[in-house]
Amino acid sequence: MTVTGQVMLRLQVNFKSGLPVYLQLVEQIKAAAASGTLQHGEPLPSIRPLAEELRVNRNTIAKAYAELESLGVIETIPGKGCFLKQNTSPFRAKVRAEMLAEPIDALIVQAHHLQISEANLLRLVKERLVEFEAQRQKADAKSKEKAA
Amino acid sequence: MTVTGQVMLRLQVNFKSGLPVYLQLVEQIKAAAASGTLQHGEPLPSIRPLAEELRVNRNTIAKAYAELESLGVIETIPGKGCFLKQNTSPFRAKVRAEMLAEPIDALIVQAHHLQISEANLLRLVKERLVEFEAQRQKADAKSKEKAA
DNA sequence: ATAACTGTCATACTGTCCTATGACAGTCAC
DNA sequence: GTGACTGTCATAGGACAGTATGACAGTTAT
Repeated sequence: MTVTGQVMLRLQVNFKSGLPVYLQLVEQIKAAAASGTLQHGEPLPSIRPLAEELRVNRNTIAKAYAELESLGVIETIPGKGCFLKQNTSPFRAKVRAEMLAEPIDALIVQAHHLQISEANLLRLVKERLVEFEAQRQKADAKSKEKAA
Repeated sequence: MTVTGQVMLRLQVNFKSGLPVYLQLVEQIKAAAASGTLQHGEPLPSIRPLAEELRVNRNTIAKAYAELESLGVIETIPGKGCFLKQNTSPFRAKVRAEMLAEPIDALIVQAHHLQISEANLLRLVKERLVEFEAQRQKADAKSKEKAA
């Protein structure tokens, strides 16, 4: 049984990608949280076994978890483990919206250079949104089934 | 007269930001191209004067321009200068759309962690799109006026 | 209390990224 | 051809990011 087996979490690292391993893990776990694959309160794989399974140093995992904690995504209790936090942002609604302006602009610029029209960009965003929604539905069903 | 004065291009670097200077310039020039502030065929500021104005090394500018050339955004003719290229992507439409999937997903994940609803995310994207469109209109008007 | 588990921290090594310097090569006006 | 401009390349130094090792501290079951 893999250490990631208990939760429907599939973590993998790509050493050839320029992106640092610990950031790859941060991205994957943030995505899992957003898609409902990881539900709040659920424990993350513990550092040492996960490090062994991924063939990575323990501190690389620790760094990923530390980063996630500073982002407010997980909560770590020394001696017990790391757990997914309830998703809450400490900022006011307006500030949160402003924080998205930069990444949105970056996306628009990239779409322009790929010659994707504005209409098509919007369509693609909508497509990905329904995809995420579907994943969340599936994940919620799974977690209910487990609770029963 | 500043070297960036001929075109309506305002370049600036922030040394405190973690982002390397040359990448800041890449981003700004890509954005200028996308918003029409820089029109295809227009020359970019030449390396040495721009370096002096921004108080950075010549090679930092050169690196930014080299990066832009490898991205296909500009064309550089040794001895003459660097010019904004016609915006064309070498890929087929389907591939180009697929290239946007990753950044779109990243945006959706970030929106989730900022507790921005899907509807609000879409609204924000639309808002930024009309903003870009307005800038392009303004830039086109300016370039027509100059041609006359 | 012991053992086996959890995460944490200080430290050091290593490679790479960023920037800077100086010499070089093409273009153009005179 | 000379001089002033364009971009290019090789090289080197300094800083930092990424990773690795080992010792440490809290939690839990036996």
